[in-house]
Amino acid sequence: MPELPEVETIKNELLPCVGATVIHVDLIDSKVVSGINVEKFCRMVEGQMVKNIERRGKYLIFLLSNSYSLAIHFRMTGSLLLGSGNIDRYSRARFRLSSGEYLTLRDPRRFGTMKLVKVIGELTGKLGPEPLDESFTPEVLERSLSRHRIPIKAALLDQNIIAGIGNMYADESLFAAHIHPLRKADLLSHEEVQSLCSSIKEILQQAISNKGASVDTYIRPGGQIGMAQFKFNVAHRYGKACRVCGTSIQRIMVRSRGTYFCPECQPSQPSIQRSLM
DNA sequence: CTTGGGACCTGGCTGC
DNA sequence: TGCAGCCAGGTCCCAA
Repeated sequence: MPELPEVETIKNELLPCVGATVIHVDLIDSKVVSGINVEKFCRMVEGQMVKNIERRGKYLIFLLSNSYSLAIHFRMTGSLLLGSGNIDRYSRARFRLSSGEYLTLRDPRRFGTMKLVKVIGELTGKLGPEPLDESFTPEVLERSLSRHRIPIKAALLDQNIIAGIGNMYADESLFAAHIHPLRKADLLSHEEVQSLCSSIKEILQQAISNKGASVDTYIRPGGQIGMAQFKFNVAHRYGKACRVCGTSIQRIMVRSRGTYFCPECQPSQPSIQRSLM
């Protein structure tokens, strides 16, 4: 599923499209466009130049020359391919560019959406901080978590608390910080929040260097897969041996989301030593 | 206000 | 082999 590292990779690999003009839009499945009339959407995108491509949280954002922003959210199975424009039964929209190439949005489960907004803040205004920004510090995270009496796993998935983290990287970050997913967000120690903050940054950064994780249908714009899934310690490793201690990785449901963790490395209660520190 | 749960969607898996 | 039924997951929406 495209989370922050996957969307960041898509953005990086689409940067060559900056400067191209959208010649034509084929809306193969009009349901992918939300919040605006389909004809109006096409009319307002066609003829516009792509001035820049950005990412905010899990949104991929095309800044157009008419000052509107085209934002794509991939949800679980969306992907964006840059190439000759071949379509299949899962293709939802296709953009013909002045470079001669096509950008094709593919999304088997049809959860993904495209929106056209004048002010990007309309979509991203409520999102929490970008975890890779320097301004995302343990203090910022601690202040935010202290207001939520929910499992830390649920807090990491809340885009209003931190932007861009999804199910896979929430589990990986908690493993790296030795924190059990059901610990209450507001009861983590100062040291644990510090560890979690740096774990999140490391996990996301490493996943970006590996071009994202190709579980399910995620594929890069050029058709290659990402490699981050091979570095996973817990996500999608139910029953396998923990790479650190050998214990079987467990899977529980947290807020009806499958959650993987190591019961040995991530104890449900903080150790006495740690709480006395 | 906060928290929790269902709906959305469909390919792929399970089990009869 | 065939098929019904369920699950996955991000976000929105509604209820408590």
